[in-house]
Order: sequence, then structure tokens, then C-alpha cells
Amino acid sequence: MFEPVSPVRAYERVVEQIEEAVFTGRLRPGSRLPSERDLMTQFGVSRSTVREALRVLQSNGMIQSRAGDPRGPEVLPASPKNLRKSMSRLVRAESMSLAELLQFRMVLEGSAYLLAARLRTDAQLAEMEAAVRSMSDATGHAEFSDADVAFHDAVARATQNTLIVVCSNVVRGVVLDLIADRLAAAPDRQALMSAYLRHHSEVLQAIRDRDGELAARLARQALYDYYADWVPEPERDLLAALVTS
Amino acid sequence: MFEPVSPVRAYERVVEQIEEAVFTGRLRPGSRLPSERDLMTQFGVSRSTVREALRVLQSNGMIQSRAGDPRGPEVLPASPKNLRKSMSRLVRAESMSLAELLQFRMVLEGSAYLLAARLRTDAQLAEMEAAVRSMSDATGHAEFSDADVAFHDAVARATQNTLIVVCSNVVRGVVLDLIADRLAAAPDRQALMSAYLRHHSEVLQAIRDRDGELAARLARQALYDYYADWVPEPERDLLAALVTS
DNA sequence: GCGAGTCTACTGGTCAGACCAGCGTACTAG
DNA sequence: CTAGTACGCTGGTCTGACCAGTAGACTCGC
Repeated sequence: MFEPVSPVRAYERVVEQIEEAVFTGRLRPGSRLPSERDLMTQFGVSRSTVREALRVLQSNGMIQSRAGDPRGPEVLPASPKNLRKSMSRLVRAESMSLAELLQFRMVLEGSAYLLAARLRTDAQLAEMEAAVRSMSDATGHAEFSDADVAFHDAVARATQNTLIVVCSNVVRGVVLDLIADRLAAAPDRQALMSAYLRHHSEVLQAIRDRDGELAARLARQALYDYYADWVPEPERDLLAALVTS
Repeated sequence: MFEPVSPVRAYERVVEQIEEAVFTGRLRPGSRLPSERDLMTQFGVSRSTVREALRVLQSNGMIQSRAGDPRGPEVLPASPKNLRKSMSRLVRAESMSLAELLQFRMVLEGSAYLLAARLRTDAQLAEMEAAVRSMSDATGHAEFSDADVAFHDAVARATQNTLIVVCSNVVRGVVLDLIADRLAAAPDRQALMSAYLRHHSEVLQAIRDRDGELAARLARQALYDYYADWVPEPERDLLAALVTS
């Protein structure tokens, strides 16, 4: 029941103090940490200890080091990159069923499109329209998926909710991994792509009309239409129930 | 546009290979890594490099080392702890607002209660009823919150969707941290507790009746009623819009 | 035969000192 | 004023050393 006042490990103390400096704003993003050799004298520890502390901070996305840069390690602005990493780790580690993942996506992506439809600016709408146009003009898979990413990105910014976007994106990635082989073997990939495009156009129209409810329903419907075939029968009903709700 | 086949930094290669072994299941939770001295010969790098790699893995919550343990570093099971850490970090850096977190909770918890209402077994319903009874009988804060945990746990099991439950739990924890100090200063804590209990009873009734839609709406409404006061005016409307949808 | 204590061979944590390639800056040559 | 270069520092890696701590074997008294 005793919580040690200061961490036992030397490197943990270093991590903690630097973290504190960042959180309290004493170290702002873009500013530089002292060099490793300076830090070791400041904290009274060896360079290996300093380095281990810096590695931890780096793996947490708080700093970035470049070999040879005399200005020292850079303090990075907070970014959802790490959230994405730990989320992805968690999703990958728990062996979850496809149905579970799709349920999650239907719930979150529905809300994402709802928010995007209500909050989007005209500029963001224009970005989405351009992305969908690129998709329909695309000649190869690479172009198509690049445009797809651009579309999702524009939607993400419009929602103004990082958390919803990051979580659904991560799960989207895992789902794609999960069915990648089955998708590659699909005989009618061209048909899938054009169906995909059609769904996007419909959703885009709903976003244009600022009809959040419709956009949400379309997004859930699209997910169901795509993936239901890959979900075993008994679980499929669970997804169907979420389409309309 | 060139993606290096193998990371430039030596320690990154080590991290990647061990991560890979964990993800593919070659290294299961509970099993042990070779000692640092063994790893350095296996990977052909120095001990400092091995240690930096292990520090990264440790900070990602994948392994745990104890000084002196001859069995070597232990591979840990996946846990949402890290997810929560990176989320808290974003909140502290003010790149994520309370409104965002609550939006997320309204979306996910709504679905959680919807699923629980539809899928719950009679035994699970009994557990929930017992928990709510414990809450109303509770004399102290500790008892009350223990019973609350039990209730949420029963609901979580009923949903059959780990991901939804884990994510909303993590965010719930972050939100509680965020308003902990403000809550402690609240003059009418007793009133808050009884309002909390009332909401739970209502949701329980909906779950008993297997009315998923109602349970979801009540859950969202409860979140709004509780937290809206703490959300700055301009963002509050976003939450209100999600109550009924 | 069996538990209590001890011993030991390892572990991870930390330190010191060294070398290298890489980078920014200030100085230099044109 | 610009192009080029040399310098002094940086981070990345390595070697080798010492210490405190631990698990498991080993011993001893019963």
C-alpha cells in the first residue's frame, strides 16, 4: 500500500522530471533538451541512464533525437500517434472476432459521419468532393486507395473529435488486415470498388445536405453490405440490428 | 518515398523482432525473454543497445524486468493501461477536450447498454440487480464505488463486445481523473450520488425489459445530465445533439 | 525424510570511458 | 555576397566493469 514518493530506478526519475517539465509547459514543443552529456551532469547519472530515459520519452512520442544535431533532442507536440499505437497493439493482442470489430466500427463511424455532416465547413466539403472525384478517376489500386485516405482524412478533420476518428481508423486497419487475403481472392474486385465508390458518393451527398442522421445510417449500411458476407451466420444478426438504430 | 526495409537504428531492429515474436504468439504472456547478455549475442549487438530496446518494450507495457530474477524479463499480457496513458497525455497537453471524451462515451456507452439489454442472460440481470441494490445500501464512498464497478462489470460481460467495453472504460477513467478535483469540491456530493443511483435504476429497468433503444437513450441522457455543467458553453450543444440521436 | 537456513551463480541497474558518423555553424576562399 | 569547407559538438554504439538483488540448489540440524 506504499506508493514510493520517487521512483526507485534512476532512469525513471529522469523520465518523470522531463515529463513534468513538458506538462507544466516549462518545455514547449519545438524547444530543445540539453545534450545527453549535459543531462548526465544535471541529473547526476551516467549517460546510459540518460539514454534509457530518452528512449522511453521517445517511444512515448514526446521527444525526437537526430544523430549529430548539435541543438539536442527536440520536444514534440502532442499527437494521437501514440494513442494509435497502443490502441492498435491492444486490438491486435486481444483476439477479437470480426463481428466485434465491425460492431465497433458501425457504432463509431456512424457517429463520425454524423458529426462530419453537421460540423463540416465548405472548404472541408470541397476536399471531400475532390477526393471522391479522384477515386472515380483512379486507374490503379494505389491511386484509388490514396484518394480514399484523403477522403477519410477530410472527414476526420471535420468531425472535430480525434478520439472517435483515431479509434475507428485503427480498427479499420485491423479489419482490412484480417480480410486482406480473402479480399485478394475475391473474383469481382472491380465490382467491389465501384460499390465502394457509390456508397461514398451517397454519404457525401448527405454530408453536403448536412443531414447527419442520414450520413450515419448510410455509413452503417455500407459497412454491413460490405462485410456481412464474411461474418458467420449467428453473429450477423447483431450487425443487422445496428444498421437502423 | 523509400521505406527502409529494416530500421536504421540497431535498437529498433531488436524492438521490432521481439514485438513480432509477441504478436505472432511465438512469445506468450507469462513466458520469459532470454537474459540481456544472451540477447546481445543473439542479436549481435552490445548490451546498451539491448537495454534500450528492452526499455522501449517496457514503456509500451509489453515486458517487465525485475533486477536479479534469473528467469529473465517477463512477457506481459496486453492491457489497456497504455491506452489510458497516452489518452491522459493528450488530455494534459490540451489537445483533447472534455467534450470530446464525453461525446465518445455517449456514443460507445449508448451502444454498450443497447447490446447489454438485448443480449443479457437472466443470471447477468440478477448480478446487475444485486449491484444496484448494494449501491443503494452503501454507507460509504468505497462501498458505493465497489458496487458501481460490479454493475459496470456485469453490463460489460453482457454486451459480448470486449472492444466497446474496454474503450469506454478507459475513457471513463480519464474523465474521472480529469474532474476528480472539481468533484471533490462539489458541495452536494450526496445529491450527485442519489441522482447517479436513480439513473442506474432506470437503465436497469430498460435492460430488464430488453428495451435496447431506451437503455441507450437513458445512458446518453445520464452522461449529459452529469457532465454538461463542466463543459464550456459552445461545446455543450454538440453533446445535447447526441442525447436523442 | 524434511523444513530452515545458507550459498551461489546468475540477473538487471548503473557507471565510466571510448570511437564513429552525422549535423549545424562559423569561418574561409572565391 | 555566395559556395565550400573545417570544426566542434551531437547522438548511436560498443566494451568492460561493479553492485544489489533474486531463484534455486544445496546444506544442515532435526
